[in-house]
Amino acid sequence: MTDLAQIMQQVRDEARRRGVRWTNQRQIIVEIFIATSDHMTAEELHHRVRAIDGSVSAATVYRTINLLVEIGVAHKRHFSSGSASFESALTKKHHDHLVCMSCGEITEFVNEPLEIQQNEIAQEHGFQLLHHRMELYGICRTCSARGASVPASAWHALTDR
Amino acid sequence: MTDLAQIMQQVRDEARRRGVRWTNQRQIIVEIFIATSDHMTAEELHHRVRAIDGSVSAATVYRTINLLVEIGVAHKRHFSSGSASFESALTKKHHDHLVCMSCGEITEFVNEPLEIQQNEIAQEHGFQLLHHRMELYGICRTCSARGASVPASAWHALTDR
DNA sequence: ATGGATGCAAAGTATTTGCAACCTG
DNA sequence: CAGGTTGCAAATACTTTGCATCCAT
Repeated sequence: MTDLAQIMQQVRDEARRRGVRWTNQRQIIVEIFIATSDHMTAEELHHRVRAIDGSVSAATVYRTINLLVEIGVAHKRHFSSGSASFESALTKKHHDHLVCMSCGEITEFVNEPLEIQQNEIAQEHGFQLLHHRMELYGICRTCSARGASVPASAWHALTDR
Repeated sequence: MTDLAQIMQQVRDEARRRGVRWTNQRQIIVEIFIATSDHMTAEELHHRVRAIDGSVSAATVYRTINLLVEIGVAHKRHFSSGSASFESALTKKHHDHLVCMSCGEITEFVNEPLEIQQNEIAQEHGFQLLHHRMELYGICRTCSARGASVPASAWHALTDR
């Protein structure tokens, strides 16, 4: 969990190295994005950015977040909803996700045996593994206790994407 | 790998049980869908259906495929491209995917230790596991041999969704 | 000053939906 | 014949793009 200012510096440097200009909009967008540890959609990010500078357009947020993904600072994911989720790649290390189909909460986890097993599978198939995605869907402890079940609507939404 | 006619019967029965009517369009769509072992997008399915009955609309294909997902006959997935992929849930059993980031080929695999490990992870988190998604991204044997690398464009596309 | 960046609106995708006509049960 | 289903077009949801203007370097 590196210091935020340091990460910002790192991002700016990488951007400059690519001849990408550092605008005010980008400063705000990246700052908010980096500072937020949660997953967030482009629309949510735009919303937060607007609270600081109401003139920033959604297009710029999309362009910037895509830039961040490109330079490896952000990860893009599709969970259940229609829109993509982004999360900082620098402030946290690799992890996978547990998604509660009742309350929608996303829990992160790291499991070494799983990682090892994945490498083995890739090897078996002569595959050079570069990246993976693992998402477990179910009912979290709290919701189970509540006796909650999966909302019919959520089942398809979550089974999908 | 059950007999196709038998599966069709099964689907029709389940549909009838839900008071869903069995139209000509549905017969064609479901038949093609069930008979195809590959992953396919709604658009691809529509295309194949049109070859048999040119009057079937995309809307009907979407409505029908969604119905199939609802009654558990189809699985919906998002790999890399913008559109969702569907595959029959009846003609094949559970498996995960290896996606080649160079040629785009999708290889299916089943790995028991992986399944077991997943259950353990869910248990550790008090999670009632209902479903999961696991996708391994990398370079397949053939592409490796060719000395192929990941097209810059594919990296983001595939890392994403 | 110069070429990348921005905001806006328009264009794109992928998918869903309202509606009148139509067909299944 | 009643109510689910269809095709069509229009509507949505999310994201990207063209363009004139603006601004970081």
